[in-house]
Amino acid sequence: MNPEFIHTYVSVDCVVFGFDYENRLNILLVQRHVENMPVDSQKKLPGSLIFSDEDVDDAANRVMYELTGIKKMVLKQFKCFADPARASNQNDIKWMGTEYKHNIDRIITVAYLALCKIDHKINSSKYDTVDWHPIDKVPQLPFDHNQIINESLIEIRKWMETDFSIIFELLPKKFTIRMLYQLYSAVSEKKIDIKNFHKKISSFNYIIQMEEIEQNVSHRAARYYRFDPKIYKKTHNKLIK
Amino acid sequence: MNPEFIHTYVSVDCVVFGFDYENRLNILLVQRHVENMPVDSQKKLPGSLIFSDEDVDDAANRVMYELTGIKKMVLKQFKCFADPARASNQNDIKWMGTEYKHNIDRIITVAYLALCKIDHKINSSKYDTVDWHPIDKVPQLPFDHNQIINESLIEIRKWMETDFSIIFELLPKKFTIRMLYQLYSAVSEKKIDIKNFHKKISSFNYIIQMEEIEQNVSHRAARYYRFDPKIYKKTHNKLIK
DNA sequence: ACAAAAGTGTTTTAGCTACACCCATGA
DNA sequence: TCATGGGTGTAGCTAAAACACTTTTGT
Repeated sequence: MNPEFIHTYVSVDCVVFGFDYENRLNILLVQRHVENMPVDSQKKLPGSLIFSDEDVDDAANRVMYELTGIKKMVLKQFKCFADPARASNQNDIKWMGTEYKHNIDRIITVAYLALCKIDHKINSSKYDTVDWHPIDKVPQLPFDHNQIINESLIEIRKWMETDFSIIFELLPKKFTIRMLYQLYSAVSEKKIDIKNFHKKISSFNYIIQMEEIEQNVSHRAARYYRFDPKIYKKTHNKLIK
Repeated sequence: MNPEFIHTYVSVDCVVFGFDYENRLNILLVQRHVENMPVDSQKKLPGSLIFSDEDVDDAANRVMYELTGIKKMVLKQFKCFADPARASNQNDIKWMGTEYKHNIDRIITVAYLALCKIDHKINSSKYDTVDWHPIDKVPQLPFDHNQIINESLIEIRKWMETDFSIIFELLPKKFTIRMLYQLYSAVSEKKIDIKNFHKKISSFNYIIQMEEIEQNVSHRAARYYRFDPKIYKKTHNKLIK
């Protein structure tokens, strides 16, 4: 055996996006337990080592199921993080020791994007604390998790540009065009005129007008729409460039 | 230690693209040596296990240097392949044994795209045989290398769409607009009218007209152009969608 | 003269932008 | 009646598509 080659553990980490009622992107963080550390600083991205007979995609799906109780989530691998120093912090090494019962010196991780409707019930079998955090209020996290989140933002933007339909994974089943607009603006950071956005969106055949309209708003009530994935797939528009 | 977690080797594999004089995309394959196997079936993607103190990007750069002698190549990580069965073929296990002097049962790999001018001199310090293969004539390869190549094609297309300038990595310093058109067509598989393509390309300020024109062609000689990366960066056009 | 491709110009089409206008609702 | 946002219509601009036309060179 050649000792200079890496022989390591591999994990997956998931950046789970949600869109809250104040029009902010949020991500899911979980609590980790390390002795003698203030609770505040112990948030992390949900993740896990992968099993010896497991593919990374399967591991990511398992992490999402253990995290939320949801079986089929929209997931996308986006980058492998393998800086040799990414797991060299003493607290991180200590935590890996208690979590995985082993002395681990190096670990590489494969990062995934995941999308979740923020009103979906989170039913975690693994974590006692799972919380949404607005993207601009994410605390300092262990390992390179802050860097992973930063890069995930660029990635979700690209993803939406290549496949507009993923945006509906973050919205409720029925939504107003204003909600869609706010979400689009939060992700793409492009400024589009909302009137033109409205016109464009409502011209798409896969955006279905519903009977229902908003209640108790102090202005003209907006109509609800829904997304029809079948019609979208048939004509898979490139969309809103 | 929990034996159910993966503890594995990690490699990088590079899909190196070139564009030949018959307007075909090519990729670089190397020869591997396995006892009792016909030479023909022993091509593979260039790659290597990563070292214990090495990041994956560094490993990919090292592989490219050992492969070509070129220090700075345009490289892009695109996917981690980790199917538990990807290294279960007996020949592959045997080869890993002789190459890395170790019994390896599982290995995950991080795949990279690389771009190379096909007329660049290949000066490999590691491989005795390094050859270009037209993309539609790639033989059956070990591991999941054929699958990696298939996915790399989708990836290079996306890459060109998000950053048009990478196309010039595959062309000589001076090129005709026809050459650029042929390459663009080979990658994107979109059909654009060459006249309009010509007009559009020559309108870009980062495409610089040269004095020189083609010699000895049996029709009107085309002008040579060159790409100016500085001007491109200043105005980084989104480009040809 | 002809073939073949370079290179330019012109017309049409489609999509985006800006903005005006009317509608519905609560306060 | 006013403020706020929903929703529609239209005119103008610009980029892209279609295609005709001229130029250059070798045979």
